[in-house]
This record gives sequence, C-alpha cells and structure tokens, in this order.
Amino acid sequence: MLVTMKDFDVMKITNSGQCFRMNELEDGSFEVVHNKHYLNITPVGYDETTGLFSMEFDCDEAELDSVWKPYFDMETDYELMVSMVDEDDLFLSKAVDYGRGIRILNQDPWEMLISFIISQRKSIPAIKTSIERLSAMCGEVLKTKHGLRYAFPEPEKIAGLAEEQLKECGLGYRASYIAEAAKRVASGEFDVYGINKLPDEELRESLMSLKGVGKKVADCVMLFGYRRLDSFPVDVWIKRALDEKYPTGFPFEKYSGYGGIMQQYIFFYMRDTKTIWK
DNA sequence: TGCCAGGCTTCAC
DNA sequence: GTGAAGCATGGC
Repeated sequence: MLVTMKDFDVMKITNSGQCFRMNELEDGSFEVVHNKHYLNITPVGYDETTGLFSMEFDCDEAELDSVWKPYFDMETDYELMVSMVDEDDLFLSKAVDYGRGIRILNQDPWEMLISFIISQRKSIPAIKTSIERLSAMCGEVLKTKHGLRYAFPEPEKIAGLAEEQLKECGLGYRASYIAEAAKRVASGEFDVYGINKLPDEELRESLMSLKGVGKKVADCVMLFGYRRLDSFPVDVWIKRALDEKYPTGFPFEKYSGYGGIMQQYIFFYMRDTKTIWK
C-alpha cells in the first residue's frame, strides 16, 4: 500500500547505523526484518515543496498499523524536533539538515542487546554479517517474495548453541559475552523485557551488569531498544564531534527528552561525510 | 596487505 | 579513580 509522509528517508534510515537488518536490494527497494515480520519498501517519489516521501509498503493496512507504524516511529513529528534546534548552533543545524529523514526505530530490546554487544570493535558491514550468520544458524525461517530470510533468534535458541557454533558467526572474543547473556535471559534470571519498567539510570545499570556491556553499548540498547530518547551514546564519531564542536560541553538541557535523536543526526553526519568539520 | 572498526575487561598505578 | 594494553575477526 502507498504510504506518504514527511521525514521518512528509507535510504538514510538503512544507512544510519541504528539497525543492522535493513538492506537495499538490487531492484532499488529496501527490506527489513523485525521480529517475525518482513517488509519490502519501494521508494516512489519525494516532493521537495511539501517534503513528502511516497513509498510502496508491501503489506496491508492492519500490518502497517500494528507493526510498522510503531517500528518506524511514524506517530512522532520529526519536523517539530528539528524546529527545536538552536539556530545559532551551526554545526547541529547542518547535521540535522544533512540527516533529515532519519527516524529512531523502535526495535526489539533483546535483538538490540545482542546486536550492540557484537558491535564493539566491528565495522557496520561486519556487524551485519555476524547478525545474519547468527540468524541463519538458529532463527525462524521466513519465506518471502525475495527468498528465505531469518528472524533474529530468541534467547533460548542462542543459549542452546555451543560456543563453537557462536564463533562460526565471526563473533570472536564476544562469543562468551553473548553466550552468557543468552543463558541469563533464557533462564529468566535477567528479564530483558521486564526491565523496561525501570527509570533510565537503573535500566543502564541493569544492562551494564551483563559482561561485554559498557556504557556506550548500554546507551545504544536504551535508545534503540527501549526508546529512551535522552540516551546519548558516545562512540568515536560522537566524541570527535563533541571535542571539536562543543569544547565546553553539549547543551543536553536544551534537548531534554529527545537528545538521542540529535545524537543520531550527528552520528550520521560525521560518519557519512567522514570529515572533521571545524 | 595492513589498518581499523557505533568498546570492553583487566590490570597497573 | 584513571590510563593503557590486549582482544578475534571481517571489510576495505
């Protein structure tokens, strides 16, 4: 069905580094696997005067409403967020303009936890490869028009793998972290969904109690898996931006409630241009 | 081919 | 509490 809305640039979202299971296909369409769901999106057009993107979503209205509107955060007004940017902050203004069309996805907490444990000291293409291997190894098979795809494996599935199998996914030294996290979640000791009720600080502490989860990984899981929009993950790109552009500190208070969204614009801008802007 | 990747743990000091 | 070494492997 045809979907038309502002601030939905599927190409930028695919390349934004927040989700690892979204890909551009050879026919110019995009696919995404989310829980047991698969979606193909074909960009149709963009109207510069209205800022409206038109896309063909390969799903019915019920699935759009129940699955994809929440996933793509389609009820949030990003134009409003963008309008809140301090116009004297030339760097942030430029970053937001560059990344306009990115949205913060509402992804599965368990998948985010494992994905970002994998992410440490890996490039984004390498992260995607590992996650695909892991999913193909023990995730549910999804039959799609574009071939077989695999859902991200449940905790019990990963907990049931031998560490040797995990290493076949190219996880390296992270294999033991993932094995341990999966066992703690599968056993019920670590309630990866239940901790969503905790306030930010306690949620972060809880996540960091897992081996292989430091502050940066916890912040990514919080932002992309638990929708904690004040979470502001600082990786090498963000650190560079903060050091160069905000020597006296980033004005978090100005963007209270959605700082993580600003973080995502900055990350995309820094990484995509691969340039240090002075 | 060598370098680096959306960092973390461990261990000095 | 802070800083530096070591880490497995894939992608460019």
